[in-house]
Order: sequence, then structure tokens, then C-alpha cells
Amino acid sequence: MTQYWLMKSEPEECSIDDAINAPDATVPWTGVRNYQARNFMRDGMKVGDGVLFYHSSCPEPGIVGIAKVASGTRPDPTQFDKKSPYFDPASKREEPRWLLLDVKAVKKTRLMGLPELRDTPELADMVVLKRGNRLSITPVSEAHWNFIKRKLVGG
DNA sequence: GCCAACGTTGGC
DNA sequence: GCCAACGTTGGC
Repeated sequence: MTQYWLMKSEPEECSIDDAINAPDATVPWTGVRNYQARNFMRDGMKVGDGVLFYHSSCPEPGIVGIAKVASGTRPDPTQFDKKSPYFDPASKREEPRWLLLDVKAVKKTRLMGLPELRDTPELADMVVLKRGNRLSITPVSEAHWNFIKRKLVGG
């Protein structure tokens, strides 16, 4: 069964344009350092699942594109890279703590910004809009997915 | 730069 | 297992 997700990315690190312009429009989703988000990748996300590509920590946070899950999980190499901001000295190669998967950008859309999301009654209970939410990966209901996709790409 | 909210760590 | 201290996220 296809499921749907919202994935936050800081555009300074990997924007929707970066993803679109990558080979095969596919990028490895590095840097997840939260167990709940990791577990979504490991246990919930399947190849072909729909992804809302979200820009965070930037002047105009919001949904900026449609993407999809393009691989299963594998160890995130940045956890072993001492020069990476994502280096985790506690993670062992024989027992990697952090995983990533590939995300393929399908379409860059207009910005559906956070204020617009908050102003849309149909989206009021989206996980990402919940007060205090900091998860970088959140599940999206099929109804929310369909609503947003219709708004952003029509049909 | 501020700060609310939340996760993680570590002493006990 | 509790919980205070600390660190991080992320919008503003």
C-alpha cells in the first residue's frame, strides 16, 4: 500500500532545485539523526511512496515539490565521516545507527508556504503543523496528500 | 538572535 | 526509572 510522507530539507543543503538537477533527480537523504524519523525510513517508507518536499530553516518555509521514495534504507555514510556535521562518534560501522534512503524529485511546484498551510482548514491536523513538531519526516494522510497534490499540480 | 518545544544524556 | 540539564530544531 502506497503511503505518503513529508520530508524537511534545508534548502541551503539540498533544495528542490538541487534534487531536480541531481543525476536521475535522485538524492540520498543524509543527516537524519532522530530515532523516530529513522524508524519511519526503516519500517514505514517503501519504494514508490509519495513525498512532499519541504524547505525548512529558510526565509520561506513550505512545500516546494513532489517526490517519491526511490530506494530502501542503507547506512548513512556521513555518520562515519569525522569532517561531516552529521558525524556520530558513537556509531559503529558494524552496527550503524543512522540510515538513509534515496528520494527522487518528481516535480518542482510553486511554494505552498507555511502560512498557507496553516490557513487551510482541510490541512489543520497535518502532523507537520502540530505545535512543537520538530520531526524531519512525518507521515501524511492520503486525504492530505490528495488535497495538496490537487492544489499544486492539478487534476 | 530569540525562544518554545522536544529529544537525549547522565547522575542518582 | 526519574528528572534536571543541556542541545537541537525551526519558526519568527
